Amino acid sequence: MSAERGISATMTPAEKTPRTERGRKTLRLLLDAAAAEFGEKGFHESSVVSITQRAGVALGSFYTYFDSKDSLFRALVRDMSAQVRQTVGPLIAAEPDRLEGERKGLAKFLNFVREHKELYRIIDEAEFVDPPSYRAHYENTVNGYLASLKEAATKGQVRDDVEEVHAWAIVGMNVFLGLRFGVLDEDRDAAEVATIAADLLTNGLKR
Amino acid sequence: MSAERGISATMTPAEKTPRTERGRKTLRLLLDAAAAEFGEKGFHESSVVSITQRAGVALGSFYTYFDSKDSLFRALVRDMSAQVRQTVGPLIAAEPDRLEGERKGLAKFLNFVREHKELYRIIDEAEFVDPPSYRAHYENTVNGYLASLKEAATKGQVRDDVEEVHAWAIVGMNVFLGLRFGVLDEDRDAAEVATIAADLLTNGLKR
DNA sequence: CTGAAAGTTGAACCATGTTTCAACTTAGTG
DNA sequence: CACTAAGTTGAAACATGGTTCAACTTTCAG
Repeated sequence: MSAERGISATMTPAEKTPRTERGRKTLRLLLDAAAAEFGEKGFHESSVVSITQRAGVALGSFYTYFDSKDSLFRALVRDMSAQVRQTVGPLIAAEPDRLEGERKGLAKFLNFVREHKELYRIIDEAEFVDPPSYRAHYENTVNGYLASLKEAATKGQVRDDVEEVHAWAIVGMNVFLGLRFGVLDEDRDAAEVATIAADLLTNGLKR
Repeated sequence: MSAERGISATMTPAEKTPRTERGRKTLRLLLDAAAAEFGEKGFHESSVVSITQRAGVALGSFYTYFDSKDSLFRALVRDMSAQVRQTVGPLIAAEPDRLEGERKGLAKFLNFVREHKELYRIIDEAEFVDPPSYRAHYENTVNGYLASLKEAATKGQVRDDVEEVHAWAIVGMNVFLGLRFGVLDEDRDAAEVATIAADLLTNGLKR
């Protein structure tokens, strides 16, 4: 799934940056292998041995690029967190009407999750392996949401008392729809799910 | 926090049931210690040694009651899953108006989470330690929600096209509000958060 | 070409923590 | 009182897997 562009902007090098082309290639192999491995088996079931085998490099090479198994995981979490926001955020921003943007954003998110189940699981597991990153991920996501909702409120597109509680509620809604209709099963059309959810969000539950 | 009544109804004995009073007491000590330990440190950071120390019993006694560390965790997850539903479910059911019930249920849930942060984390971690239980937990929760929403629909209290997507959306909303305003921080009044969320759910986002 | 820097290798080291087990103690029944 | 079943104990066996390191190979600038 080539989860990372290898040496992305978000990757603060607690890792030792490679100096040659060969080095960059090996690092990329390790990151891809790790993303696949963590996605399939989770952090604790994954082993450095197995990651290096999957990457086709020797065990020792791992420590040329990472200080530890933990530090690799942290790097992946930060990278993926950014990826999710960069995939969905611009799409919502591009849409003139915020509520229509919500629908499109959710549809996109569902499809993204389906193609990147491993990212989803990795971020979830950060709650236990790297709590600060986990918290940061959702705080960043919610803050982005809140800003765009407030912006929409000034245009009269949504109620103008929008605040943090609303933003967390909406993000939670989307995350769980992603879990159910993206990760656990794909038995429903993504666009349809997004339409139903966006309608609920727009008009509420009352008759 | 005495997370479990020790030998609750939901506890399918893959564990060996104690035959004497002394045995039941030891089992209860182990379960309480484990709930605290898992809640604080998570599954992998917790050790059987440390759990038995906290419980004040010898290492070997653990295996008198459980087949493995995993089996203990599974027992706890099942027990706690039931607890959450039994705490919030009846409250919602007792309220004549479903949407008002939603508000009260959420307020209760937030307070419950604040007093049982460890249960929250344990269920979350089940995604990785015991996926079937994790899935079962949310499916049970959502199904309960869906049934009560459909019931309310027949009474004209909510829109009558309610379906699974709505139920997952609402559960996700509640779980995230619990995460933010119950586990991560307690900087807002629970009742206020519940009121805002219930209003969003009732009337939607549109102006 | 050539030598130093970068990268590779995998066996060995090491830390951690689960599980087993045989000797021992306590509880409860006839 | 026995006597047996239930429960307790913790040292030792065992398994796993992260991390180190010294010898080796490749790259690349001068």
